[in-house]
Amino acid sequence: MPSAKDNPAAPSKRVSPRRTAQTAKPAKPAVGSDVAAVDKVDTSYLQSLMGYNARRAALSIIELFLERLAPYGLKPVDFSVMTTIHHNPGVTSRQLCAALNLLPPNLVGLIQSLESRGLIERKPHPHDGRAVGLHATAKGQTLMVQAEQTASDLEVEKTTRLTPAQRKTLLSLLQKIYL
Amino acid sequence: MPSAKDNPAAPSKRVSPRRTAQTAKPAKPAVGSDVAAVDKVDTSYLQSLMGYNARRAALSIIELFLERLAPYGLKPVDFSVMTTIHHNPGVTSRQLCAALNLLPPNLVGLIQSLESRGLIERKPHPHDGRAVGLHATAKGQTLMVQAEQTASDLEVEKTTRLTPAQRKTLLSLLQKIYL
DNA sequence: TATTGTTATACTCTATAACTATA
DNA sequence: TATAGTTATAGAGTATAACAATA
Repeated sequence: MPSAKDNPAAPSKRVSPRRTAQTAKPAKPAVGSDVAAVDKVDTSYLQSLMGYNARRAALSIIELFLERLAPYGLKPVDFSVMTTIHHNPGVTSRQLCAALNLLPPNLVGLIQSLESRGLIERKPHPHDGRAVGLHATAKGQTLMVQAEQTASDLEVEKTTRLTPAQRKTLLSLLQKIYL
Repeated sequence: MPSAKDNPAAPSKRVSPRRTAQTAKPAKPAVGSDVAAVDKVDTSYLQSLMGYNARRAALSIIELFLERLAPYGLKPVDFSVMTTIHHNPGVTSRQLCAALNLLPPNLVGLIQSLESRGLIERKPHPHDGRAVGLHATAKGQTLMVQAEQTASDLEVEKTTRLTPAQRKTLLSLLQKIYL
């Protein structure tokens, strides 16, 4: 298990200490004087919406992701970019944008940061003088092997209430929405 | 179906014209000179992560949500707050924060905006002098009945590739992650 | 002392417009 | 003319600290 010390590549940027989920009130008995929602809040309609549930689930996982991946100096988008470069040596910025649904201007600083940390290298593209091929360095590859393991572990932990079959089903159904 | 004209409450804030998804290249035949990812990008690892898939699915739905709900002047969080007030008359800011995972300072401006648009009213809380009960006005109720129908329709459209049973399963599995 | 609501503010994320170098 | 990468910048979203009024 890597520590911050093992990964001097971790930048100085602090990770915001996410607030803990606010504990719900112990449900005082309602005196029934007013209307409905004095004690319990009904969110049943929102819970029928896929967008709401997908967003809440994603944020819940991302919250833990930020905490566990902080030692690697990787936030979700950094991780997505690094892992895509790791598994696709020579990939270009433009391809990353298309694959990950990012905008080119937002990728520039990110790429520069990863390069200055020694995690990736930029090499001339073999066929297109405009493009630049991105490659994970040995250091970047080592980092990502560890980071990917950490991410996978965290995900298993977050989906502990799902059976492996349900987890597979969930991934498949989500992809039917956005792919 | 309501138009912007039917809803003068819609604020002047413009809704960002979301860029259309970038079309993937028509896949030139690879000349096989370099490494892997010159043409096709492998994102199979990312697609095994729940957080990635949940986020992509959520953003995909939210993109259409922004477009369809723009005539009502409601963005996702505005909608969540309004629908919760609508279904829980008298609910307080603090309860909204707990139920929707929002931070109190970020709710202040939102509530003020909804009030100035005449969609909600703030009434003294019956039992707690510190708190303020939030209520949808007649105008707000009318707006939300329409907005909720629009949101539900859009969600059905976004989940066309899912059977009703799969849709129900997906909602249930997502809730097992964040609830 | 604890909580509700608020102000001020800072940081991050995401978006658009416009430029350059190359195809 | 179209595309890859970049620069500058604006806007939205999300976070913390600290305060007043009330419990």
